[in-house]
Amino acid sequence: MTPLKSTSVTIRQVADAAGVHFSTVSRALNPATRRLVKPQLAKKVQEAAHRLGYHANAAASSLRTGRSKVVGVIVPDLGSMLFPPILEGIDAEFQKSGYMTIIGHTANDDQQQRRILAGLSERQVDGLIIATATLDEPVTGSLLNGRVPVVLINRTDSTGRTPAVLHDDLKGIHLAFEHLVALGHTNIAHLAGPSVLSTGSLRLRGFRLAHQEMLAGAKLGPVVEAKSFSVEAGKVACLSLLKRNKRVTAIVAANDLLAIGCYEALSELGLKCPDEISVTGYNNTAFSGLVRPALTTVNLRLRDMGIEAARMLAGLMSGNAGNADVVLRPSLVVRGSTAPAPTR
Amino acid sequence: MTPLKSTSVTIRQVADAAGVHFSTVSRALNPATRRLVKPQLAKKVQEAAHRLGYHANAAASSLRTGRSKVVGVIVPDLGSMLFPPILEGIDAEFQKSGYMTIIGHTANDDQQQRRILAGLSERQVDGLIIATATLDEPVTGSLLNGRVPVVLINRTDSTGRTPAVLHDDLKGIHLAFEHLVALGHTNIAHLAGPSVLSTGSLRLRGFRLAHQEMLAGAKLGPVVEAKSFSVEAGKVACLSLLKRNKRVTAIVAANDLLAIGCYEALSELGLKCPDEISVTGYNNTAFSGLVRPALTTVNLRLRDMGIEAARMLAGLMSGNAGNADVVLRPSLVVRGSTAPAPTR
DNA sequence: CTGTTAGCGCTTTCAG
DNA sequence: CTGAAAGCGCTAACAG
Repeated sequence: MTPLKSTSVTIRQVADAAGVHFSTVSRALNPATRRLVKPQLAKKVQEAAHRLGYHANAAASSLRTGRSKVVGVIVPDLGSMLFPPILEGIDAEFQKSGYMTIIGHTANDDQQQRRILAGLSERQVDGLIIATATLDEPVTGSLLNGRVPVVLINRTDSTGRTPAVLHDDLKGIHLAFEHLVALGHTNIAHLAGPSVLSTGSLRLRGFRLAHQEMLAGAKLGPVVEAKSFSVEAGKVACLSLLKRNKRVTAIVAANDLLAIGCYEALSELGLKCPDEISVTGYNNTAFSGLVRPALTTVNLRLRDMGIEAARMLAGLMSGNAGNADVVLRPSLVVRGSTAPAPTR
Repeated sequence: MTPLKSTSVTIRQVADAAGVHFSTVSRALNPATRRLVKPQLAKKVQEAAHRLGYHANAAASSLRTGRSKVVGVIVPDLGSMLFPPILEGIDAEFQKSGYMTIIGHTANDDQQQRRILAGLSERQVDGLIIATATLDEPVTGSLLNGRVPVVLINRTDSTGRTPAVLHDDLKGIHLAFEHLVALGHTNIAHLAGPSVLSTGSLRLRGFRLAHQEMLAGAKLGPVVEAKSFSVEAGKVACLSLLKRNKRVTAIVAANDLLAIGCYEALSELGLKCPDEISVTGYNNTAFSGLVRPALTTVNLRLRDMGIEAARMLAGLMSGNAGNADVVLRPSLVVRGSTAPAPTR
């Protein structure tokens, strides 16, 4: 009773053009059912479809099948330069299976995250990749009533119940620490990330373990926790760290932005990096080779993380169990921000 | 005949729970039609909906209304740090009207772009924001048969027929040039971007105009075109530029990545920036304050560009004409990469 | 103001 | 192998 848009060509028009019933067209056009139709006819239908410029109406097929061929991706923000490579990986992988992604930015705002989830839920996303997990709030439960498979990426929550694609943060910090120890540092501090994030908390643990293992005699180096993973918070934390710990010769920062914050703090205090104090970052984000001194940092396989998450989600969506995480191996990129410990 | 997912609650169940007809539920739940229903009943319906955890099935309503509440955004890549703020702006603005965005990365690949357009088209996007326009290939024509409104962002094509949100590139280059002239430079070169992009081509034109206007006596400074907007291409182009033009004391680069390429070239040639050669960038991307020397660059209102594009598209989707572009005003951010011309 | 009804375009069972 | 028919959940005439 309400013809809104007769603008686009439908399956029926293709059927007419090809002289077959429209359900034959449906079968011929869907790769999964094509084998049910005589090859000859199938070809004719495809030609007609092409000629008329037909392309499927996803809304209709979603409604019918209950699957949208869209997945949601939730990130805390895009500006940190951590997510672009991840998103490219996700997209690249999903393209193979015809999925597209809707990206939601939460800006670390819970309210916002709820709105985004609601929007994704209405749009019947077939799956969800979430990069905003926190330790204090388990992610699974409420989420879309468990209707939709979820994979966590980069961070995990405290339950560990939701399958995740992560890096081995203990290992990553170990690499950085080891590098500093090899350079002769014995007074190494940690500029930690927020402890409510698994990344922040694990890297701190990694620091403790590494210290214990490699600097067994010495007492644990000083640790200060930044309020957030940002340059500004890193600067503030680093200043307070150095004010109270004059003998520190190296700082292991929990991420690149915090490391840049260290640069700013050092320059404000008139300390030279790396001559007086070495700094390591984490993530190897795009700018880390461009800053001066170029940042020695832990490299993460960000794009691969996206690819793995997409694969894992694809698995879940097709019924896999999802009781294994993927843990990628980080590596160390040595650049100019680390140098031998100054002899005093 | 095929009950696939009775998992989610529908309008009918809400109707039963509230003791009304399902079409009343539809009206009560849709803000646009809510005024058609007695407030009391509307409330009851909303409560029932909430209680049952109802939320709309977008596929069904898309199918019915012909509108998906999804827009597509096409970007050349995410890694350049230019697009994250733009995307955030777009999302922030669209959130107000309940739209979500599907982002497609083309990686500057035409084939890929076509695939993305097809995917977006199937998904019945209500509009399109395109950041991949080139001068040599008009964007409008073929695009989704003109079924869907399009706005261009950051770059435009040669026809100028599609409404666009841009910055005044002539003005931006003028600012940079003016700054250099004020510092006493008279031998200013331009490291141009690809001439097939409107940004590359307009900034070159801006350079010529500024030169003509401010350095009327002197002959036009040397110009070299980089193969792409990338650090590597910038380095290559800058090396060739300086090899042939020993007297250059300042370089206006067409974007920040090219400027970083200049840094690398200069350091390879043993030239000091800014003491011997000043460099200006363009875009004020996130890293430009972090590199050393910190980059003097032209600041673009990237987030605002996203917001404006979203507004413009919203206008087009609701039937506006769209015969005006939005042109934002750039500004100059002076940092450490520019200094007075060396006296010889 | 509310109920009735038709149908958006597609997939999939069921018959032939 | 192909045609017929039903219906996914919703909106929007239309009739009361």
